[in-house]
Amino acid sequence: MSTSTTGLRRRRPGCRIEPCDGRGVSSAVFPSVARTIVRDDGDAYRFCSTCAFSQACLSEGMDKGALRELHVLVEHVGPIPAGTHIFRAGDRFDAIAAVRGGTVKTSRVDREGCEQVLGFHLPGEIIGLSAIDRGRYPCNAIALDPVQLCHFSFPKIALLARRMPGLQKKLFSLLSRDIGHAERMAGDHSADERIAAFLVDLSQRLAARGFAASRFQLTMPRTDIASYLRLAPETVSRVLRRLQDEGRIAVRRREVELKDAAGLASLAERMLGT
Amino acid sequence: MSTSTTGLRRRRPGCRIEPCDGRGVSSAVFPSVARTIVRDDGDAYRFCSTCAFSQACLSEGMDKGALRELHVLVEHVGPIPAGTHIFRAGDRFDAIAAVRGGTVKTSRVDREGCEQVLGFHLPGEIIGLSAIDRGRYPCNAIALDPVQLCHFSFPKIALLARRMPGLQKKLFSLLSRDIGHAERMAGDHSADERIAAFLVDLSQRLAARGFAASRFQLTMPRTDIASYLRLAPETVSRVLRRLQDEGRIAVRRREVELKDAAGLASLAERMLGT
DNA sequence: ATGGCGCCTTGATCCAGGTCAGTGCGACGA
DNA sequence: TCGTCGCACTGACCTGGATCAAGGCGCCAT
Repeated sequence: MSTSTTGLRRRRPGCRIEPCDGRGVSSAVFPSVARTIVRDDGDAYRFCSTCAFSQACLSEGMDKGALRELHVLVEHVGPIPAGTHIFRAGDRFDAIAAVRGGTVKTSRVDREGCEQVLGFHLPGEIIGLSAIDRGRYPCNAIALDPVQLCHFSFPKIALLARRMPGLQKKLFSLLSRDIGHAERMAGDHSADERIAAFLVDLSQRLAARGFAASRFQLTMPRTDIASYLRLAPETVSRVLRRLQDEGRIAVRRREVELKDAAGLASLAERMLGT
Repeated sequence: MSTSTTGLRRRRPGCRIEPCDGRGVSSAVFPSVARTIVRDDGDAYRFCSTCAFSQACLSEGMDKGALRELHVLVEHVGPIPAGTHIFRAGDRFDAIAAVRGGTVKTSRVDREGCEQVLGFHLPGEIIGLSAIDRGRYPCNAIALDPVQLCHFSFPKIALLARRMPGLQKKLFSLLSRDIGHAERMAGDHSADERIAAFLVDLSQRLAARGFAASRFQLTMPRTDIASYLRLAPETVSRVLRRLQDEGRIAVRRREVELKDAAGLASLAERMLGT
């Protein structure tokens, strides 16, 4: 065939979404695994232990005054109910935010209404950095469960970064890290590699924040995982099933247990790098 | 079937590469279109007109002294022959560089020797930003043709950025922009969309630097384009052929002419965004 | 308890693009 | 002028994962 009208069918028409109606609030808690990921040990006087910025500054031996200044410009927000937009594509960019509790999904919706999930952000991670360039958020950020945030005015934190080398370095690092993440997602990988990498990456990030690494709750529906990994939801189901049949994981609905972390890691290696 | 040994065949085994032998130097010049893209109007006393940094600083009304300081830390390098590694994955990160002339390809090579092209960098564009996070370059940078660079010591430019808000802002922006680029590459797009977007994007970037937008020379082989777009080289050939049959472009070897920029742009729109 | 509603899963089928196998063709050296 | 070498192109065929079409199965409201 190879007619001149080949291809160009809209990709993933199934991922069409309507304007968010705010539903989908989770209330049940799975026995033994908290449904909402919370790491909220900060308050008006102390940083959360996982805060990307406090680490940066403390490790650089910043003086107390500077640290206080950083802390002063933090604005605690939340809890934000599941399904709520934290920001929308096109909104004017004025602040970045650290997730303090819960999970935030960032996504882009193209003209045809097809949603592309860009990332899932756990406690301690930063959202909004990709908006710096254009001065507007290029994507939506949506709470997947009740979310708590620390807002940082970007002009203010950038100004403070001029006096705090550690903070400036941290900002550069965070931005640079996000480039690496997006480049890994852009790689050419099989469904198996993508799913294994997704599970291993989640597990490592949870572990880094002090959560259980081998048994956790997925806070997002299969459709979001599929969109994030550029797969069909059916493929996600099938691969998870196969990984389970192979004894590498146990999945039941949204609960996951990694049973062969080494095997998964070797599957994921091409994608995550060494 | 769906046996447990499904999938996981190495992807794109054809893209296996050997350690670069430095060959492939281009010498012939296509009539009417320069083969090597050069925009080298800077010297020891003036910035190149396309330099990302000089723009940032001038537009912010930086004082002459600060501008001179930035200029002082620039180190002009080159010409670097085609095929030469500018840096290698794993090298210690100490500097970023602005392309002054020629084209630089960045790529990752996985354990199996499969090369993944991450980007092509034209005059005025910056390479090395993704290395900030880990302190080592995560990818290779290779000259596709004779290349001239401006090196900037990263510690020094970061230090200077503390006193030059415009420079700091520019660095944040450049990093943020690269996130956006990588996210677009990671999207789920058809071969047609990818190729159209590649051509349109190249054309726009060339135009932004003062080169002809509708007729230009591809400085990279089809295999590199394919790897960059996550396609097989054969698919690149076929799609280019079809676009030509449809009257949207004219291609002959590495020379390209965009004949229906609007049509291409609409094909590319889902990928490049509005 | 029971019916409805989302999500998830499973099976059957399809197709865009990858893979394989040659065939041009321009550049360069002898 | 001819040979050779590497990239580019083309056709035939294959396959991973998408799509289509039903079911399950929690979870909630009545």
